[in-house]
Amino acid sequence: MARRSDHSREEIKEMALNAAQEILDREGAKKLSARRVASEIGYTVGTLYLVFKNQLEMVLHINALTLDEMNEWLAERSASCDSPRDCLVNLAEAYIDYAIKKQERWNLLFDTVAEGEERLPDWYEERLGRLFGQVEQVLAPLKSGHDEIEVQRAARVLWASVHGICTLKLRHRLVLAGGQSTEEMAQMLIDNFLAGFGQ
Amino acid sequence: MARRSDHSREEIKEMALNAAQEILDREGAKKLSARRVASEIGYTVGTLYLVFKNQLEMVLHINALTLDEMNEWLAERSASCDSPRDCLVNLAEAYIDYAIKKQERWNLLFDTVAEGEERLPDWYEERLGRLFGQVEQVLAPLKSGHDEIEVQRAARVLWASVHGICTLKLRHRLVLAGGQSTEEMAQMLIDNFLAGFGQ
DNA sequence: ACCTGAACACCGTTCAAGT
DNA sequence: ACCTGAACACCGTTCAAGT
Repeated sequence: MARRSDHSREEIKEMALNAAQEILDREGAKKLSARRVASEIGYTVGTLYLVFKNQLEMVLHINALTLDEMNEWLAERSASCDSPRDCLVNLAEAYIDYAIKKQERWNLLFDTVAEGEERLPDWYEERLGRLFGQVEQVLAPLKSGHDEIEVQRAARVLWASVHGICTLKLRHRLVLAGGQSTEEMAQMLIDNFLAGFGQ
Repeated sequence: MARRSDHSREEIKEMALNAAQEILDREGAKKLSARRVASEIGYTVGTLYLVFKNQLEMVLHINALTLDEMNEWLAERSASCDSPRDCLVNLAEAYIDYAIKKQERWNLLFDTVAEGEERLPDWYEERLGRLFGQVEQVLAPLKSGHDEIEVQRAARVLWASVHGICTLKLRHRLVLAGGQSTEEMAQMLIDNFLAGFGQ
C-alpha cells in the first residue's frame, strides 16, 4: 500500500492516467471507474479526488492523451501523398483505422459530453484545432487567394463528415448499404466534396 | 403499490417505456436507471427484468420510439420543397432541429453500442432503413437510369456526413470554425456533395 | 403464476479522523 | 500535510421466498 509522500501529486496524476488507459484498452469504458483506477495504482478512491476534481475531469485528461496519439498517428500515416485528393483519402483512412484499432479510446473521446453545455477546456480545444489543422493544410492549396476562413470551414465540414461515416459504421447504424466499406464511403464523400470545393 | 395481475406484461412494458422517456427528457440519460423506472411505475426492479432481458434491451426499445418520432418529424418538416437541393437542406435542418430539441433522446440513440459488435435487432434496422429511405427518395431523380445501389450508397454517405456535423457541433468539437452554424455547415456539405453526384 | 425484496457486487463523491 | 476509509446515496442483475 502506497504511503503519503511516496509520490507527488503530478506523479499520482500520471500513474492514474496510465492505469486508466490500460483499463480502457483491456476491459472497456464500462470498467473504467475511479475506484478501479485508484486500486490499480495502490491508492484509495479519496486520493483520486485530490488530483482530479471529479470523474469527468479525469476523462477529459484521458481524452487529451487520445487526441495527442491520434494527431501523431494521422501525421505519420498521411505524410506521403501526391494530390490533395490522395492526402485526404489517406487522412480519412488513417482516421478510420485509428477508430477501429482504439475503439474504446475513440468512443470515450467523442461520447463525453461536458456538463451543461460548458465549453471544453482550452488544452482540449487546442488539440481539436490541431486535428482540423491537418485537413486545412491539404485543402489550402485548392482555394485561390488566401481565404483562410473558407478553408477552415471546409476542413471542419469535411472532417465532421468523415467522422460521421466512421462513427455510424462502427456502431452498426449503416445497414443495407450495398456492402460498402467505410473507406469506400469516405472516398465517395471526398470525391464529391472536392468536385464542389475550390472551383 | 401495484399488485400482481394489475397489468399485463405488455402494459408494464408500455408503462416502463413511457416513464423512461419522461425521465430521459426531464432529467437526462444519467438519471435513467432500471430502479428509477420501476419505482416510477409502481413496481419493483425485479419486475422490469420479467419484461426486458436487461437494461440494454430497454434502451433499444426507447431508441426505436425515438427513431419513429424522428422519422415522422423529418417527413412532416421536409414535405414541401422545390429542388432536390432544397429537399436535402430541409431534411438536414429538420434533423439538426430534432437533435437540439430532443438532445437526450438523440444522444441515447447514437451512443448506445450493442454488446460485442452484435448486429442490432431487425426492428431497429428497419427503422434506420426508413430514415435513409427519405434521403434516397430525394437523391433518386438525380441519378439517371435506375442505379438503386448507387443512390442507397450516396444517401448513406451524405446522411452520415450530416450526422457527423450535427453530433460534433452539439458536443462542442467544432471550435474555431469562423462562427459557422450547423445549418450553414450542412448546406456547404450538400452543395459540394451534389456538385459531384449525378453528373 | 406473478411479483417482491433482499442479496451481491459494484458505482461517484465527500470528509472526519488518523499517522 | 497527506491520505485513508467509512459513510451516503446510488447502480444492474438475480433468485429464493411469499401471496
